[in-house]
Amino acid sequence: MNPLAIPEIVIRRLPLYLRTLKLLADRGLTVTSSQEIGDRLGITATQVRKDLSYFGEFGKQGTGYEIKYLQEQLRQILQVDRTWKLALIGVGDLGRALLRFTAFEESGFEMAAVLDRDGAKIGRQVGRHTVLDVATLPAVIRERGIQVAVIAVPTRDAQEIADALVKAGIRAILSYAPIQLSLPQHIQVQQIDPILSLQGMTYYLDASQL
Amino acid sequence: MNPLAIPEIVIRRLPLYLRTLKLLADRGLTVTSSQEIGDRLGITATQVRKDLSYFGEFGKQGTGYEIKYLQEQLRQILQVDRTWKLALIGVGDLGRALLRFTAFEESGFEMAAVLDRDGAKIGRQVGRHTVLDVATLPAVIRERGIQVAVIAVPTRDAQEIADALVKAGIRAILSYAPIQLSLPQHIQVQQIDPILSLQGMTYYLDASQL
DNA sequence: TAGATTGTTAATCGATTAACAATC
DNA sequence: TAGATTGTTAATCGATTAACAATC
Repeated sequence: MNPLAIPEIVIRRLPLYLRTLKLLADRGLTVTSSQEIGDRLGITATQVRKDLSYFGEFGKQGTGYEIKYLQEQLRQILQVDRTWKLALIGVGDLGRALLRFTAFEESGFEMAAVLDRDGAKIGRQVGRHTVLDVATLPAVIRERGIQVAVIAVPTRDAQEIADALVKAGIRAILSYAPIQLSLPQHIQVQQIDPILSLQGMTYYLDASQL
Repeated sequence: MNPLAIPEIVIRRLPLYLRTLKLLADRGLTVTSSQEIGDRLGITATQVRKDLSYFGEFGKQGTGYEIKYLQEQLRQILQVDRTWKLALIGVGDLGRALLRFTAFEESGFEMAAVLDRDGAKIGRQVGRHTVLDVATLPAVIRERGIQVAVIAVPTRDAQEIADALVKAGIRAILSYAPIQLSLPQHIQVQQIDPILSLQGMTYYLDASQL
């Protein structure tokens, strides 16, 4: 099957399956079912099976799925069965918090460069990283083989940094700036904006219960 | 129209419209069109108009939308035309980064309490906040009229904190813990997990270009 | 008036799910 | 064998979009 034919919404659920499988594995389970995965994610068992069926047959009738095997398969599909190198742009509070966030390394995302534009920060040590000058971005990305960038700069600088990243050959950007970045179609962009999340919840809150 | 009948996917787009309108307003524009909004978000103009039509008629034929007016209307619909009080649980690096993140206050989300369970942190001043004991959660939430909680504690404590929040009457939770929280149906939950975002992007990256 | 753009309908498209044969 | 659960088909459901009358 042509991979381009797989709906994006299916791709977005695969990481959720992986996360659920990790939880089950951490609890010592070795086998699970589409029912159990679905229950934990609030979706139907049929949907879990249908999603997986785009990529192959991973289960056994009557038994379910061997957790370790399904994890391996999903990691291969998502291409997270290898290490990806990240560059972090911006070493403010958020940047520092991200540097201490161990989940990146645990999931195969290696922080391979840390950059800032502030002269007072450049050259400083932050954890095991030396802060590099953002002006050297293209060389750093090339020399260190970086594939994914994490933007943690002030909002006003985010678009400029994003443009520079694309120019330097980056094709996937995770941005913490609360603005809509305008970038070429072929660039993968994910934005993390807690305001959007909050605004999506308040709609459903009962104002009378304030 | 029964508000319950409005698709959730529509509700999730309204904050994006608000964010786009803010961008346009910041650039000094006073009027826009469904075309312009859609272009900036990568969706069709028809979808923008259809989404808005669930709630009323906000534009003028031939002219488009008065930006300020549409912002007001969307804020009312999303119930962000008022101030919501947040409690932040967890004052690690991430918590501190969130405390300096001005976008919350700018969008009407007031950080009204900051709590931690670490005795070394309780009583300390962080910015303009005194760190409170998480054991006093129910009283703090009641006394300060807090409606939404932000979880920024270590992963292993997240579920326990979430349970305590629900018990204390919180009905909306924004969690930065990279796990699936298991909570009652009626609780609004949004999770921010950069690993999910990254794993969704690597699928689309061309491995040959590493 | 001519041009532009809205709001809405109906058609289309795509995602979800019910049902079930296959089989462990 | 009986029970459980997969993988898949076809039906259903719901979201998107093309088209266009209305009108500024």
